[in-house]
Amino acid sequence: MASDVTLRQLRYFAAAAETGQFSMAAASLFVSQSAITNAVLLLEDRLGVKLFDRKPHGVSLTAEGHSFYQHARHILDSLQDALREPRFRINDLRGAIRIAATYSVLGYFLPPLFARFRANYPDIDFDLHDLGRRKVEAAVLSGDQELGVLILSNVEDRERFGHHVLMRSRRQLWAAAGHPVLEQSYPSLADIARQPYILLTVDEGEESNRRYWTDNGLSPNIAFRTNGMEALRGLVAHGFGVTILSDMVYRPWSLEGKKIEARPILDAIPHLEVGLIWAKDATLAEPAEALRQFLIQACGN
Amino acid sequence: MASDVTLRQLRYFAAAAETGQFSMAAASLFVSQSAITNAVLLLEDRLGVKLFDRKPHGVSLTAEGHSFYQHARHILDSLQDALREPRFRINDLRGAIRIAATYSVLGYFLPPLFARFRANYPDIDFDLHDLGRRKVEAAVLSGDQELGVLILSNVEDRERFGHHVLMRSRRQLWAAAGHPVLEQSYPSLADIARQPYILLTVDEGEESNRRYWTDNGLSPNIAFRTNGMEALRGLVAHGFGVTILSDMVYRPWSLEGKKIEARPILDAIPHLEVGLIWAKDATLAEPAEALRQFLIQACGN
DNA sequence: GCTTGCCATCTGATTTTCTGATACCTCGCG
DNA sequence: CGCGAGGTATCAGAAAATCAGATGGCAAGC
Repeated sequence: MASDVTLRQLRYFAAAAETGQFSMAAASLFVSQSAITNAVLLLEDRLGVKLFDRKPHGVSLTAEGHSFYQHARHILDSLQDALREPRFRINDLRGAIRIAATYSVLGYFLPPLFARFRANYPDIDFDLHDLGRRKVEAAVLSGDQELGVLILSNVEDRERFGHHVLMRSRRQLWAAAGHPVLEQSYPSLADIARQPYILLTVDEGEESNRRYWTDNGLSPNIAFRTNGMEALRGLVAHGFGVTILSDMVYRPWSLEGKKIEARPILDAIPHLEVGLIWAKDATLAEPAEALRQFLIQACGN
Repeated sequence: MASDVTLRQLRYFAAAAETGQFSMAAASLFVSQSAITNAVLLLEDRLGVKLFDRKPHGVSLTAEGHSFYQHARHILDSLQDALREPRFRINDLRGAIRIAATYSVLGYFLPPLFARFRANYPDIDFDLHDLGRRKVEAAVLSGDQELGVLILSNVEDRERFGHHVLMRSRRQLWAAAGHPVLEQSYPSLADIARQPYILLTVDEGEESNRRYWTDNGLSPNIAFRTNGMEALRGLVAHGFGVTILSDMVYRPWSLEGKKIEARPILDAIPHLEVGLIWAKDATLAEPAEALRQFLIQACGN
C-alpha cells in the first residue's frame, strides 16, 4: 500500500530535479542509482503523478514535478532552518544591513532566503539596493554597501573582493512546449542558432550570452531583445523564439495553457554562478556578518 | 553518528507535543509507546536539545521544544499541502469569500490556514469580518456571511447551523516560570483559586470561564480583567497572576527572559472547540465551498 | 505500602531501504 | 547498421532502521 512519504524521498527527488539525472544525483549523495530510482518511483506512486519525463540522457521535470519540487525544496529548507535554530538561542540581534543585488538575483534568488533569514532574525532590517553589476561592485569596494549579491561569473576579477559562490545554476534551452527544436532530445547550439532567439538584456545577458556562443564559433539568430523577464516568458511560451537561461529563473508557467520546456544543451555551456561579495579587508557589522554566514550555510547543501 | 531526521520522527514528536503524553500519542497513531519514545529520543539526540520535560503524568514542551514544534508543524503542514496539490489542477477559481471570525480565532488560528489556502487559490479574495460570537451567528443565519469561524463550544445550539469542529485545544494553567503554583506537578482548580487570577474577557472568556469553575463548585480569585491578549501575557509572565487558557493561544514568549509555563490541570476542564459554521440549507458559492473543504481537510489530521 | 500510570530500555521480529548486477532503452558514431 | 556509451528500471540478497512487547524505574494518589 501507499505508505508515507519520507524525507529521504524528498531529498533524493530534489537532488534528481537539480542535477537532471538520477545517476548524477546518486553520485552527489553517495548512494546507488537504484536508490534514487526507487525513491522517485515510490513518490510518483504515492502522488499518482509522473514527476519526471525520462529522456535518453537523463530526466526532466514535468509540470507537476516542477510544482512538487517547489514544495519539496520548501520542506527541506524548513527542516534545515528547524535544525539550525535550537542551538543559537540569541537571535535578538538588531540593526540594519546595507546590501545590494542585481536584477535577476533580487527577483529570483534572494526573496526566499531573506524570508528565512527574517524568521531567525526578526529585528534586523534590510536596506536593500537594486543596482547593476558594476555599481554593486563599486558600492561594495567603497563601503557604501556591506554586501553584494550578483552573478559572480560576470565579475572580472573576483579576487578584489571577499567572495563566496552561493549557487551554481545550469543554463538550458527554453522553448515552447511542442516546439520543433525539442524533437531532438539533446539540441546543440548549432540547432539553436537556426531558431529565432530571444535575448534577455538584464544582468549583462548580452555579454554572458556572447561568451558561450563565440566559444563555440557560432552566433544566435537574435529576433528580439528585451529587458523584461515576463515579456520574455510570454514570447517564448507563444513560440516566437527560444532562449538560453539558467534554472534559477526557470518556471514552467502554464498561463492559459502555454508551457515553457527546458532542455539541457549538447555543447558545454558554463553554469551561472550566483555569489556573495564583501570588502576584502573590512570587518562586517554584526547583522551583515550574520547574514553572510546564514547565506553561506543555507546555500551549503 | 547522528543520522538524518525523519518525517516519521517529526510526526511522532508533533503528536506527543499535541497530546502531552507519549502513550496517548502512541495510541492516536496506532503504534507502540516505545516507538514514540525512540523517535523523540533520536530527535533530542540529533538536535542536542531536550524537547520535553518528563513529568510524572506526561510530558511538557521545553522552550526549545515549543520552538521546534512550530517548525515541525510547519513542515508537516507543508507536506500535506504538497501532497494535496498534484491531483487538483484547477486552482484558478476566482471570487471572494465572505467570512466572519471571532477575535482569538482570527488572531491565532486562521492566519496560517489562510496563507496555505491562498497558496492553492491565489485568485480568491477574503472579505473578512471581525465580529463577536453572536454577530457571527446572526450574520451566517441571515446570509450576510457565507462562513463563520468561532469557538464552537460557546455556541448554544449548533444544530441551527451546518457545522464542523476544526480543532480541539486543551485548556491549561498558565503561570510565570518559577511560580509557586507550579511546584505541584498537577495543580487543581482549588490550588488555582488561591492565586490571583487574570481573566481574559474577549471571546466570552468570562462565560466559558465561569462554566468550568462553577461546575467544580469553585470560583477564581479575579485580580484583573483584560481584553488584551498581549497585556495578559505580560501580566502572567511577570507573576501578577495566573490564568487558564487554551493551547491555541499559548506561546512561551520569553521576552526579556520572562517565560510563561503551561501545565495540565487536575480537574476535568472542557476543551475549547474551534469550529466552522455555515447556513444549513444554503448552497455555498464555489470559493466558499473550496475554503470549507480546505479547512476541514487541513484540520483533519 | 500498594496500585496506577507514566517514560526508558532491551530484544527479537519485521519492514524498509540499500547495493550491485542485470536488463533494456536511445543516441551517436564508425 | 551494428555497437558502445550512458541513461533508467528491475531484481534479489544484504544491511539497516523501526517496531512491538516485556520489563524496569519512578512519582503520585489512595
